[in-house]
Amino acid sequence: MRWVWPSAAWCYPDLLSAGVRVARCHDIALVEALLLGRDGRHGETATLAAAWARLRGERVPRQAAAASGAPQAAALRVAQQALFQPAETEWPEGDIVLDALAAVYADQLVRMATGDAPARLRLLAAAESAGALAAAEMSFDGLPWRPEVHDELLAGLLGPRPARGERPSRLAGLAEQITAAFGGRPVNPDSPSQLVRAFAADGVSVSSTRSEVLRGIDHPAAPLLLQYKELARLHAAHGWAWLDSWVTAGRFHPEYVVGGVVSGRWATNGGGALQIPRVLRRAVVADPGWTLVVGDAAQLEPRVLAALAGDRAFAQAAAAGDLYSELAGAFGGDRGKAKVALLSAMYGGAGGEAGQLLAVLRRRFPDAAGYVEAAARAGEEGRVVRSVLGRTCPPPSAAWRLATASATEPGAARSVRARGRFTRNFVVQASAADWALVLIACLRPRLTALGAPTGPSGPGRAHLVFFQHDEVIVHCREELAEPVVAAIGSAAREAGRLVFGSTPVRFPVTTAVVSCYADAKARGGP
DNA sequence: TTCCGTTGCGCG
DNA sequence: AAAGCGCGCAACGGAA
Repeated sequence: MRWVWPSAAWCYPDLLSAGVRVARCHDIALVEALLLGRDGRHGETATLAAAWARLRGERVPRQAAAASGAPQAAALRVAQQALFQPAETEWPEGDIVLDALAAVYADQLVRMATGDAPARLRLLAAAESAGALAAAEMSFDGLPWRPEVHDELLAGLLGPRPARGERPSRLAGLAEQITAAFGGRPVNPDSPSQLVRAFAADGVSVSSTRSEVLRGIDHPAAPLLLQYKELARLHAAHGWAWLDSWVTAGRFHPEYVVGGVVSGRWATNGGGALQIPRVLRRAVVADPGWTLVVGDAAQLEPRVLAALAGDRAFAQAAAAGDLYSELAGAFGGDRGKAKVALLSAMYGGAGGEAGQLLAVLRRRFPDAAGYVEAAARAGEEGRVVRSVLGRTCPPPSAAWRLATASATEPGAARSVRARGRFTRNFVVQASAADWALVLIACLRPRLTALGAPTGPSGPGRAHLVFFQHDEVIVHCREELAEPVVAAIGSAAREAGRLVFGSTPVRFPVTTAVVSCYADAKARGGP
């Protein structure tokens, strides 16, 4: 039993406000996007209205402008309203909407059955739809956020909250010092071009004002600027204005965009939920009597590569605890070298000693190296590649084809290599996103099944409050912490089975039960 | 005035 | 230590 609807992003928030929770759904818009992508038609509108028009050979309604903030076409809004009007009112378009839903749904089932691996694509469609439910629920429930902790952190770093539009005292002081360091010439530290000119006037030539560039130059303004930039960024991106806009009643309510990244990762539409500075994790605190269970998939992408490639030696290493340590033997016992080799293989880097390490990787783990290199070659030749569950990368643009058609075209080789790096990384990143999405889909019903004193959908329930690529946070009553930890582990194992079948590769999730997000184990190995 | 490309940095 | 991939967001500054 599942709901079939035009878009969870549009239909579900109103239901949540009305106290209704949905277990499963089929999200027409998200599945349409997957199917269009599968057929090399990434740019086309994926709404119910567009799919319905295509099905009947009619003109496809224009896509709403992305910048307008409205993610759906107006036609779909009409459809959605009609679908959810109370039954006793007249809804003249209702039959049409239901006809469209039924017809497009049936068509999508047929199209899903026609690919190379229909079962995998159906799994991807189900997981994407479940992700849309989780995203709407997380936006609705919100991430526990203590504004007073946030304010104290800001005040400690920047000085007390300034009047609107004013620089905080710490930034104002640094700006004065920077001006003094340039011999009293006024310079706006927020303006890269002014800074480049100011450095030039002092005989220091800089290519840009990036932090890494500033770290390498000898000028009294450089260390001041490094401090200024770090604090100014915090103030601009996650300062008091952010707090006012995004945190209400002790909850941060971000807007997730499921499938917002070509690789299948989520994006955000506001609030920057996927870019929260680590220092602000101190403000994420469980309610009294509650706790946060923070789960982090350890070394997810190299493990995904091991499972994808079916490289026996590599998969054997990924069956144990620390993947890089297991691989270190092949690199003279140096864990760091193993990590560099893996990251270079997945990202396409070859600078420094990476080239040598890649050669070692190729010799010792030929199937793993061969997998990403085949993906890179496909991209360089203008072909598309797919994730393990069948999410497809976009084809090259017309501009790319033009620029790479002739070897004499300046930059042709550079464009070719860039697309190779993109497709090389896509197969890994997108397959990791597949796994994480299935993890979420498996975890939701497990959390519901844990129940609560007030019932499974009542205020005492364990619920997801955060999802960031390979990391989840569940907010639950303290007594549910252990069952939640077990649920995350069990969901991870099921995700591994569903996505990769029988493989020796394990996908361990490290969990931390904490009252404050900042106290969860720092990501990244030793 | 608004719009848009660039720069720079936060996260994975 | 940095690098290779994927993003969102804010500020700047020139164009329209």
